[in-house]
Amino acid sequence: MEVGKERVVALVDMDCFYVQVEQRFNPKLKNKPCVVAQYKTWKGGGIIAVSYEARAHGVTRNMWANDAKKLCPDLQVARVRESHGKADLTCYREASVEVIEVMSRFAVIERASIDEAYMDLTSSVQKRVKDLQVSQIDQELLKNTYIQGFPVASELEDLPVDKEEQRLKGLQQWLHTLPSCFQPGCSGYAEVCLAVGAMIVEEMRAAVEQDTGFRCSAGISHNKVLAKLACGLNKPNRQTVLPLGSVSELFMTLPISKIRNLGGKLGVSITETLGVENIGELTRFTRAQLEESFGEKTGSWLYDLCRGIEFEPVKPRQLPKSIGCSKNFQGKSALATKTQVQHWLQQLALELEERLNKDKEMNGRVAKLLTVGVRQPGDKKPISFSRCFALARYEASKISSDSFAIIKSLNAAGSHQEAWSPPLTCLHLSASKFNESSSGGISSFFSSDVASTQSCLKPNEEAPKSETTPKKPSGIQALFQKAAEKKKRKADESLTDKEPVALCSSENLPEGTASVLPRQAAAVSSVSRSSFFQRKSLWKTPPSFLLEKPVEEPTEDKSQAERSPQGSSHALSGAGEQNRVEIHGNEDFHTCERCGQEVLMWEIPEHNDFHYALDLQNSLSSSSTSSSSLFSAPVMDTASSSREKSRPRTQAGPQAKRARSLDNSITLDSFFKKA
DNA sequence: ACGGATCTCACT
DNA sequence: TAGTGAGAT
Repeated sequence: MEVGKERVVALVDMDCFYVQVEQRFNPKLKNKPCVVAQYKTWKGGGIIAVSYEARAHGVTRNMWANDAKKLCPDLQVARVRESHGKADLTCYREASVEVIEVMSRFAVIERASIDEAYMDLTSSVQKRVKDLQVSQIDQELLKNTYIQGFPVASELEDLPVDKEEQRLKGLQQWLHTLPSCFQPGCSGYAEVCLAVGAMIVEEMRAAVEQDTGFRCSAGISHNKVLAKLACGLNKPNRQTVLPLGSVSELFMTLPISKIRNLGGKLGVSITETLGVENIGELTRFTRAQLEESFGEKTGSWLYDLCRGIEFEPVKPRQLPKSIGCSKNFQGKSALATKTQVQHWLQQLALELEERLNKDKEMNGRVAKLLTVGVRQPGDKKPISFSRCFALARYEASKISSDSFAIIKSLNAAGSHQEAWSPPLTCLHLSASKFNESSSGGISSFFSSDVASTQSCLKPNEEAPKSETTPKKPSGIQALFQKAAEKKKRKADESLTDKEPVALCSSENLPEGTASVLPRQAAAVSSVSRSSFFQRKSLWKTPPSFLLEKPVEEPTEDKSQAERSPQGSSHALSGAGEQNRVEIHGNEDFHTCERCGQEVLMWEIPEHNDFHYALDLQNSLSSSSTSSSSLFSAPVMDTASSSREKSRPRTQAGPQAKRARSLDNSITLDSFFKKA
């Protein structure tokens, strides 16, 4: 079996997403040169998204709206909403959720950013290929699909000038190269899989547009890097298949910086160190040479990558792992008094509180850590200083006062002065380290009466097999909201916590203070646990992928399969079917095609219910680590055991870690009262 | 005085 | 761990 062709991976990227959101909101903006800008007073505001019509005039991101107007006098400028005195991206996040919900009907997805998602289509494709006729791979089902590298240049005939004509010719040419029998392992099987993957993506993109009104582009290939690259080749509103066979020609002239993760310093250093410009030129070097220059992991990653091979798994995760907000204060507006600092911390905290509460309702989780960052003038880095503390409650005034306490020591003016110096040019608050919460989200969804209304739950309804996307009854929305409202009412019982728990060591605290008390965070979470168990009765099988285990194959040789720049895992990972390795030596397990987890046979129905509910509620995964999981059923064990194999296990379990860190905590409260 | 506001992940 | 740095959008 050829290497590097085991998976079918797609990347879907919304076209100028913020612009589309504004255009849907205000249809007069459709089909016009249009940008989204934030703020207005300084040069008309900074542009953060540009429609394709505007791009034709040379308008780009990071341009001032006033400057863009000079290039394109007809330019329509939509403004980012402002609340709490800062840009508020809420509506784009919400639109993103809509999109992700639709995409999740087709595959397990990894949210890569607000407007991008990866998906591993391997198992869906294999299933479809099983009883597939040649005739079922039809150009009519690939109407928006380009095949990179096709049509092949010919001396005899001229290429069509019309782009669509050329696309079609390339597609036809490629389809003719496909074999007529689809046996795994047969020559051309990998390409058949790509074709079927592209068909699925066509359907998915059509569904996204139908259900949300948003258009997107996509790349379909065998790994994330190639899928991402392919996606950019025919934008907007089109998709591109990148077969491995087309890689060498493409890479021959592709600048290194075009590859994901090589757009920065590493890319430059490759060019400088090896004197190469294009990614394909790296094939001239041995693995050992590359490892010598860039380290074992990165070197090895590059060696494979320049041949079109890469193994980073698509991680089943729809939710952000952190929720944060920040604001810059440039130049004269830099914060130079204590009052100003407190005021803006409060504004940021207010936004954060709102977003965290919403997150708790929707996703049934609570953040446990709050990080505060600041920047001072002259600093190159965007955040010149950051400290964190335990987040016990979602309460803006407390978040802001704790935040103030923890950055107080940066004020050279001293704590008695009203002045703050050096002034702050940026404030940043970010919440992370999520745990499942006992109320809200999934659990209360299921404890509510609507949940047991089985009539509208069709657990076994799978991703649409073909043609039109099955429109869910609109009642689902209502169902959703009803559940959400219930949650709201219940919400408060969850976090009745007590003291704040600082996670920083005492020397990090401002002006020698603070008593060190071991805190009850552990107790808090165990409370949540038991109450959760009391109400959650519907499932025996826990949603294992709440644990965020990457879809990885428990390979033998995992030790050398490590990581390289930006989380590119070199693990020989397979998705879907390849996960079906017997790691329990027990035939009672089945691999769920939605989440890749091992599920006990007799618990499959519940597991499917679970997926259905998750899709409904868009609360797929929570970012909690396995340590904090509420669940302890077999699937859970499977998850952790297979993960164990993929990592050199050394330290004590995360459980122990967390406990330890919380033990060393301090209360900011006591400190604050004095100060 | 402007690439703003958010993200994720690796390293130590 | 917590904190920093890099990379991306």
